[in-house]
Amino acid sequence: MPQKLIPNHRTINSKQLLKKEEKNSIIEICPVRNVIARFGNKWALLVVLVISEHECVRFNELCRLIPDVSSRVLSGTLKTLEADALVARKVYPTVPPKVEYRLTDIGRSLMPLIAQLTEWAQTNMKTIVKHRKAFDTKAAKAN
Amino acid sequence: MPQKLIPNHRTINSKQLLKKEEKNSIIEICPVRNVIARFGNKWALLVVLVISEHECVRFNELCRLIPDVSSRVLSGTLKTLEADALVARKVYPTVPPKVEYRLTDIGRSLMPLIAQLTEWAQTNMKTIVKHRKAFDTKAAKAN
DNA sequence: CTGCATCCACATGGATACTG
DNA sequence: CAGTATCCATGTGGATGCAG
Repeated sequence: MPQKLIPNHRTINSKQLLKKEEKNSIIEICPVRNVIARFGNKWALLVVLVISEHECVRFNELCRLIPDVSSRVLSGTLKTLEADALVARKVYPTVPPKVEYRLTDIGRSLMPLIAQLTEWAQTNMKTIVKHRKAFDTKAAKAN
Repeated sequence: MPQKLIPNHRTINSKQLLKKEEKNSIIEICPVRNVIARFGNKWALLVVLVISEHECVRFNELCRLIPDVSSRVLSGTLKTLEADALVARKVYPTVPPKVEYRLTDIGRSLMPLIAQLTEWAQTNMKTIVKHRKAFDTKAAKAN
């Protein structure tokens, strides 16, 4: 059971106790949210997966492998991934420059979890989408 | 191995082939991204977890249990969660109104995955945060 | 080739006030 | 009690152009 997701929110009884500066303190400390937030961004998960399939990828390869990402965003995604030690960046000081990205150990350790999420998503996706559609039309009718 | 994350991007060679209307088509189809995107939002995961701990929660309870979420955002989060069939909403037509939220089966089936993510996050968080800090200061020095 | 700078559009979240 | 309405601040992502 995940007890530490909200490390100490149980000890706080009322939001009145929270001062402005303390806002977000609870959620910022939470490790899981912190990690999940990384994959909430549009491309991070996809980038990790694509890299994992190639063992070692160059920047432009990623650009091509992920059709509709701009280089600016891809660059940013890679930087946060690198900052988080999930991918390693290796620069060859040649002309023209060559940069390789590969997963770190910690990045690779994430793969089984992604695989499970994938599996869960695939088995439940149809139900979810169907339900979502029904829900939307019902809401539209109510309006 | 998660093969379906990018269902058919391998069959597309160049982004030049993509017309405007086809943009995002690849990623929208992707079930995992679709699911993960739900937890990318700031509160969804937390809400699911809190509900899972209580078997049945009322709106204002959630407001109190999650200290710094506004009712507007909480309401929206619950609505998408309900649309996705992850939580069920039960209204008692009393005065004043009473509404209960609980996890659906499909919502509960997600819990083990969240638990694993939690575990992974907790074991790797320290490393990640440390690396992130080092990375940031190094970047700051370069500037 | 790799990526940053700039500018812009839009979605998300937050604060406050109000209703059935 | 359980939300909705309104307005606003911010951040994230996209397009384009340029630089080392």
